[in-house]
Amino acid sequence: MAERPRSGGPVRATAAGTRQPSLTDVAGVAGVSHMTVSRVINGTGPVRPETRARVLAAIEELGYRPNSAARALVTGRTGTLGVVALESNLYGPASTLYGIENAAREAGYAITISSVSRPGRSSIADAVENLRRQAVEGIIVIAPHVTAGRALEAAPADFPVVAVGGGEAAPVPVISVDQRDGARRATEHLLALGHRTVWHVAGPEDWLEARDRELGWRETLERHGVDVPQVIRGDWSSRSGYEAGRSLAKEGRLDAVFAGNDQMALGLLRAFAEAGVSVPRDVRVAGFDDVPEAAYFTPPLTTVRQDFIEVGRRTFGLLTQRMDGGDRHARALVVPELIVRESTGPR
Amino acid sequence: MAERPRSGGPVRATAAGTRQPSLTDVAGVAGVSHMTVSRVINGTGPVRPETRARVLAAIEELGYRPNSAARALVTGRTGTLGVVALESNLYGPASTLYGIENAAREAGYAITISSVSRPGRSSIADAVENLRRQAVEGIIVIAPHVTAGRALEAAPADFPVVAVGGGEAAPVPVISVDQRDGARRATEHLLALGHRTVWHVAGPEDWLEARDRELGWRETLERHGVDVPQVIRGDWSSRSGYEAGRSLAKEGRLDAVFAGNDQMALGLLRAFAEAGVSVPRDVRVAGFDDVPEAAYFTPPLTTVRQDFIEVGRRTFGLLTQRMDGGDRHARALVVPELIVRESTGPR
DNA sequence: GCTCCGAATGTTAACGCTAACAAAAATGAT
DNA sequence: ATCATTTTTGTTAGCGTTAACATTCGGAGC
Repeated sequence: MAERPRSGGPVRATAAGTRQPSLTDVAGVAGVSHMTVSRVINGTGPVRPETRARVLAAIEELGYRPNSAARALVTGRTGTLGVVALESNLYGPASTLYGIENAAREAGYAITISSVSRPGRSSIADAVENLRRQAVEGIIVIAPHVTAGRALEAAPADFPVVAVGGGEAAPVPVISVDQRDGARRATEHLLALGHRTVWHVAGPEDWLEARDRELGWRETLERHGVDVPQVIRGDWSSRSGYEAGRSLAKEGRLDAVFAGNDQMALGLLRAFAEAGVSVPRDVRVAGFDDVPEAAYFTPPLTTVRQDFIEVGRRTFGLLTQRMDGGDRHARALVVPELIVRESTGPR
Repeated sequence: MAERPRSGGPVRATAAGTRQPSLTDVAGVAGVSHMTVSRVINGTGPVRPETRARVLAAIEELGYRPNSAARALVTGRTGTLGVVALESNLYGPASTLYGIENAAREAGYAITISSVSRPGRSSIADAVENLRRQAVEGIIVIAPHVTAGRALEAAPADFPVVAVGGGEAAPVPVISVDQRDGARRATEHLLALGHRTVWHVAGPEDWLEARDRELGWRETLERHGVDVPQVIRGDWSSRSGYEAGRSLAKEGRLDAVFAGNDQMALGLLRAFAEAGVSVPRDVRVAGFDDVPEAAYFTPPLTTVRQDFIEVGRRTFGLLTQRMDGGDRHARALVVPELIVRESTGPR
């Protein structure tokens, strides 16, 4: 075949106002048909090595970049997954997000996030709808919240959605850390130190994680036949832990305290320090999450570590399974680990 | 026009294997042309109210959802922005991400993130390329790192890229918090309390924020004509702050310490507590960031607060400006605020 | 030399949407 | 009523890609 003359020298790569080069442009420069270029790019079908080289040179010369919209239109695949995340800096959700992004990127998927400032049935449904409009191939809902779990009940059956920590009942695959088990470990650890009982500063009632941790704590106390004190309700913030600590100190109820997360544990430590109550001498404290700072609290905090990278990986795995037609009722449980530090140390 | 008979009752919305309904399907059900449906959806061109109602009903009935790929193909707009983020739980970058997502969503843009585990020239370039392949309309690089700043030098001139904290020299618009000013405020605050000098535990040398904070600290000391002690190098972690604190306590160099972030300040507090050094009596400590926990450290930490929501908003604003052909050399500076707490309180 | 076959390449037709223009219907002015 | 507008709707083409099928090319086998 006679090589066609190049149509007028190199085009300025992607200068403003110039349209991006297309397959056809590349084909023109390489002197082949656009299909051959497509084959070179996707590795579909056989191409003679010299032809391939010519095509690659043309791609390079023009700075060609495939048009993902056109590709998506014809293949029906966008290579994008959606994540509904709670807009918060809480250590857990943020870490989960990174874990997911990690796993997805390795598998060649892009991640689009749609964050939700206030968890709620409709806001989550909106976020899901929003993502579906962007033609994601599957959606992960980071749903630590009760309402999120409920929102998932309305999840479309014909579209792959999975949840992280989204409650037992949700009709979608769910990945969670075994919060109850973590709480059990912390509580048993405290009981084993000889305490009469263990107080609990719980997270907000409408968080599933808070419920499960409270449940694990309660069960453990009951199983050991000790008194179950009134739960103290916090909101995950250090402030709420601080207030809980103040009232505990004031009433002189000083056994052991299991806080629903590390931030609240920090507040407890602060309140006890102010009240002249020594940790671990007068009261022992444990938290949940193992934030990176926990080892440097005063005193260093005993806490329950969750492996969020693992959670992300499992989540992505379950989503791809579901996308391939897997079961809607799959479950994955990640087991947490107790990290013992000075806040529950010897007296 | 005679209304065409509906083509066989409601289609199962999006049952597996059934293709999604298209504009033409909706048009068939509503008895209009596909263009009329398009006009209803996009609000372009006039449509009689009754026609509109009929179309909306058909959309509802079929569960129609516009195909974003087809739309992007013809309009050349994807409605998506890319964010290159450092894969880390550091409070600042994570908060910035949420700030950006917020602003973008309000303006109707979706956000695709591409995270980078290790900042580096090539990894950032890869992430940018990765996002461009997904046809984002603009890219935000959260680039607190020196190498990130350098990677930006190679940013394409014909494509809108902006950076958050990306260094002065970058040939892209940059939004940053005035780190030098924040460091100056903290340092002056400490000097005003009568200290002979102020030590500084800096972040990693290859972080721009660490450099700027160090610079602000140094300048302030020099301006006040006091001795500039050897800077102590940390890595943002509480551990590194702890080690810095131990060596300071051991050498008995106890004036005031300005830590490059709150985590390191926490490590300092921990080390001082262990060494029996009282804060603020024996030494005063200030941090940077105002993480939510800072108010509950022992003692509560004086620190410099950055408004990340504002940073996100400004970043998005600068990106849209740039997308409309704005200047490559635009700059935006967000001013931080000193929060005084007990760690620099009266003795 | 001719046929046949696989390898390599080309041609055509969608994918679902919007832009641009064309036509029809409704409205108003005369 | 009649024509000029204006409003409303319809028709056609094309965005850049891949799927499906068609064609050409180079030998191998006879």
